Amino acid sequence: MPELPEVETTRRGLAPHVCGREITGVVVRDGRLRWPVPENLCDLVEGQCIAALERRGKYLLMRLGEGSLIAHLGMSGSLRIVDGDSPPRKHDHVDILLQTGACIRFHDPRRFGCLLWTAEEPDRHELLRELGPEPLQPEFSGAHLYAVSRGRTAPVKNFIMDSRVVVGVGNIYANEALFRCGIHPLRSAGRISARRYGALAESIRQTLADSIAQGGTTLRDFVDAAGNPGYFRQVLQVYGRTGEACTRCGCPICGERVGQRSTYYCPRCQK
DNA sequence: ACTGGCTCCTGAGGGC
DNA sequence: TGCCCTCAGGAGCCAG
Repeated sequence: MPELPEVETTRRGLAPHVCGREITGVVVRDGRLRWPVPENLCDLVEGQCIAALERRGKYLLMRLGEGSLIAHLGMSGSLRIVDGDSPPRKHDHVDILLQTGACIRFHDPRRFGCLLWTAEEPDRHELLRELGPEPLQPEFSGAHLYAVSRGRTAPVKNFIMDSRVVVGVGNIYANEALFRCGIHPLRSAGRISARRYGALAESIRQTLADSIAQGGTTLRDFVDAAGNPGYFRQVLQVYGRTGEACTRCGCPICGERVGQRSTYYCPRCQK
């Protein structure tokens, strides 16, 4: 699933192939993504140079001479660098052709992703405007989590998956980060101490950083810019491990649904 | 201001 | 072998 580490892995893989290159064309085979790919996308970006490839939360931002492309991988999307002549496979919805002969290929079986263009500063775009801090930047801290959680009754797991609280924490990493710091996923967000939020912030940071170092988590679909899977799956401690022994205490891992999401935790280690 | 539920989509996997 | 059902999930949207 593309969460922050997968998007960052993609960004790092793409950057050396795309930065400073000119876009020579766009091929839209199927523009029916979460929001339709703009009809005139080719006109908007053709001939422009890619100045930088950035990430904000789970959004990839491709800054052009004029305007920016905003991409989201949804839950099954990937962006790969392939030869511009290579034949498209099923669900290869969009190609962005580069002057080098390579192309950036957007593949997304479930079509929950998007590919948009904006003339304005991307941070002011309506999809990005309300986003919370980046978990790997210094402005994200336990103090921030503590401050914005006061009075909130929702489970802490839902709370940290809210992109207005902190960006990039999806279901897999929410489960893993809570296990790592020993907080029960169902505990009310407003009833956790400042001290424990300090541990949670550090836990989120570590979990995401570790996953980036492993190239992200591949459950089914995710591949990086070169088409390789990520290896963080092999070190998941609770996600998908219902009934298996906790790596810390040996107690069987619990799995249940919380707010439409599969939730995993150790009933002994997490309080 | 929050919270929970619904929704989009496709492919995998299980049961029979 | 094949069909049908359920599930997975990011995040916008809406109603309460």
